[in-house]
Amino acid sequence: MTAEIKTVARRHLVTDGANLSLRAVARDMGMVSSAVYRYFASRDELLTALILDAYNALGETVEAADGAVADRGRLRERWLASARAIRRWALANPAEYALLYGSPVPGYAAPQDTIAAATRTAVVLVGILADGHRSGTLTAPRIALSRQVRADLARARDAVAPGLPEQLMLAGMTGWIQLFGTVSFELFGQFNNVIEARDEFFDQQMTLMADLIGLPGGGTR
Amino acid sequence: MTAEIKTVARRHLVTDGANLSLRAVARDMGMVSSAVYRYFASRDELLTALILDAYNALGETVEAADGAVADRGRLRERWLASARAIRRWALANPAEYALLYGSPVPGYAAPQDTIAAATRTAVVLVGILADGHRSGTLTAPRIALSRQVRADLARARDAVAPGLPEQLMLAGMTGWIQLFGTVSFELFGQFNNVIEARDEFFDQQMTLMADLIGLPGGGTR
DNA sequence: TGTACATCAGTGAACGCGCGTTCACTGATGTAC
DNA sequence: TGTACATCAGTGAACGCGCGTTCACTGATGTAC
Repeated sequence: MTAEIKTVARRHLVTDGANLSLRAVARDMGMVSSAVYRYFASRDELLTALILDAYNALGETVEAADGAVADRGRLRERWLASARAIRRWALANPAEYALLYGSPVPGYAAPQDTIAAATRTAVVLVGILADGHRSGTLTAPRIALSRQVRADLARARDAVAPGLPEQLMLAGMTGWIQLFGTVSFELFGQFNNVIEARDEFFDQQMTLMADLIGLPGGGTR
Repeated sequence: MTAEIKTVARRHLVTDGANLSLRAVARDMGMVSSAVYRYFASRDELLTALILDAYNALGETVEAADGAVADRGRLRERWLASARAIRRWALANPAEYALLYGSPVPGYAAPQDTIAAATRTAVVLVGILADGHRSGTLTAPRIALSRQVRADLARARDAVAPGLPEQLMLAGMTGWIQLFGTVSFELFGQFNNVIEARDEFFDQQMTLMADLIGLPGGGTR
């Protein structure tokens, strides 16, 4: 069924990247290539399904990692657990990570459905900040914001965590960028011959961001 | 000659991404596909040449941007000018940027030559920190480092800016990651429907990093 | 000034391959009476 | 219990295309004598 096709396709992503071949997938399943069309209307539709699954798999992973921290007040712990979960997932599924966060696939336009799934991960991270703001343990850092940036942040904020100060939203985005920036650099080879202690380096970066955001619980502060 | 082939190939990168077709390039030049082999031994060699050129073009751009700041003591200005130059180049050459900093090309292994060219950009950034350290205007931030991370940083540092404290090296890498993380997010579509004021947002992020590094000259501090 | 030769950029045909997609079909399975 | 029919997953051939790479070649240009 469609699940098995996707499993095989995922395996092919590893070697072929985004130029995934429908025929190769069919071949691997011992099917004739036209048989795949009973389950997916086109190659693009298969690719979309894979992207959607990947966003959801990552989202679930992060939700689980954050949710596993019993004491919801331990914000820093939650942030670090989420960050580590993202990195772990990315290292375990590099091809799917590249599909989501790497170069855009030439000629492929993501349909609307994928966008909702894409936000799942960010929602978890913002949720941590929102909890901190609500309970008063997290105060917004002093950052001067331009009018336009403030408007962007407010719009993004309203969809996810109404009431959160724009400065916290900005700090959260900074952490979000640093998180995926570090993972992408590691996966896409920018750390080769430079950083060997990658687990420690990642934790180091995330701690620095936790400090910048002001998440309570850091010994360094 | 080979320069014209590369120019046409660069144009093709925009639409085809990394699955650049040698035949298509030849066609566009009004040549027969086999003629290209007089100039490049294989498709991979052409790709390598493009990557090398791109690293060098970016490197030159950044060197020029940093060098254009007459007062070498204005570290923050130099950092921001370099960062903006990188982003401007990336926006002007998105396909080449993706080739350098996006998902690895399936089946392509970068030869040794590209590695040297790749560091050019980082060298400029570290150079700014090194100048600040030498003149005493930049002091290392207080950051606790694990033994392994410190070793990685020391090794990277020794090749570029001997004597620079590991903490400054780390802060520099954090800024480096944030810089490319922000550009990649913008180019790879992660800001779609979220950040509209991209110039301002980028400057905002870079200012935040300049603060984190401790570059003198920030009004916010 | 004129001939003989070497160089070498570019040609054209071919090899062997892979691709996405369409379409009429087979043949097993399940359902209705 | 047995026949008739519908469903539908998967087949196989075909269309028209593109690809990287090899190889013997043409024919213009430049050089040597």
